[in-house]
Amino acid sequence: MLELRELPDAHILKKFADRYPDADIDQILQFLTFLHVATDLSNGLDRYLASHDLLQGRWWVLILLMREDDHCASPSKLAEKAGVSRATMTGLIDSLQRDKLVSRSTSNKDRRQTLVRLTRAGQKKLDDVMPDYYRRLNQLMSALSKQEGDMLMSILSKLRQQSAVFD
Amino acid sequence: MLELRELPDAHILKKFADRYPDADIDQILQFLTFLHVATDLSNGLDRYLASHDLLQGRWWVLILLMREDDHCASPSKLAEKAGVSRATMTGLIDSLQRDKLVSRSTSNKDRRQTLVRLTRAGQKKLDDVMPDYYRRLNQLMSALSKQEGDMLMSILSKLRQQSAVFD
DNA sequence: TGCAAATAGTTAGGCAGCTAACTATAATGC
DNA sequence: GCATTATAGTTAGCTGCCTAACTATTTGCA
Repeated sequence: MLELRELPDAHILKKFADRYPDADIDQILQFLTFLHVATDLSNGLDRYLASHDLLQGRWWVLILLMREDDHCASPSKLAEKAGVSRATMTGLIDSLQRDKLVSRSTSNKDRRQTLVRLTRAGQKKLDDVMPDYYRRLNQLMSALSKQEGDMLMSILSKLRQQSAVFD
Repeated sequence: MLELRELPDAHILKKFADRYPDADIDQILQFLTFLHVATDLSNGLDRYLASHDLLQGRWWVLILLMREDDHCASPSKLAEKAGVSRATMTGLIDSLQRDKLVSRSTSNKDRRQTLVRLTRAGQKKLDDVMPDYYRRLNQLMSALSKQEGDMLMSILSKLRQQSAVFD
């Protein structure tokens, strides 16, 4: 996602609104600011994870595995839950396996299927990363009151319902 | 940014909260939902732009050039305003120049400097893309009342002030 | 004035995402 | 019961992002 460092000022917005009459300045600012802040936070999270040799993709795979009672899942399930293609998941698992944070084995029931398992080192990596992550998240979200947090969830829900507008 | 397709349910959140006492379930849900919706919208925008042979990076360069009164800017200024590295901007300009949407020329005053100019075809591309973009944006943001829009901006501003929490 | 430092842009190489095409295995149905 | 179809995973090749290193040019100061 793009890190728009310079949101338009009133002069520029007017220039665009003159050429494109459908432009609504308040809506544009709300949308761009929304993407801007989300990108900032996402990049910040990546910087934090990078200090532990992770990025969101690899980190998310570890978390998805820890969610499972037996700490196991197939690559396709992981791809689906993480929202990436199976090809991308292959690469993520390759790199996690290189770092010995997960292991691969072939299923006996269905020999097409691979089982990915969180290793002891993978669990330790999460135990290193998560407490500090939650403390930082707490600091971040404490900027909002209980009421603002509820309001945010309500607004996000309304925006999500419109997510097909670009299709 | 990751498209987390499966947000945690109450059972999973409890499992994590048990192992990591600093986890605050409401805060985690707010944060993940925020990133999730933003990613959805960003991907949607990219899909729309892709139907016009653009993506956010290339599109943003055209917009930044149109903002300028002479439709010109240097690669470093563009990189700074778009929030990408100068190396990335070189690639974006290369690809826009291949499509004849921008042109390059060397500055006379400072022969280190390149001037990137929006071509007539580049302006036409924006005239193709922007009206429909603004109409879709209008549909998206009309899901929020005036009051909700103001609230969103206030919430985003508070979150942005915390954006260093991950450093 | 001439050399060191700063600046503008590009190139090289890496990573993480994608789609499309491929291999191996399993399921289905005539 | 064998051929077709579907499914799981990987590979190949593309894109756009990054940092670090490089070239060319300008600036600044001793």
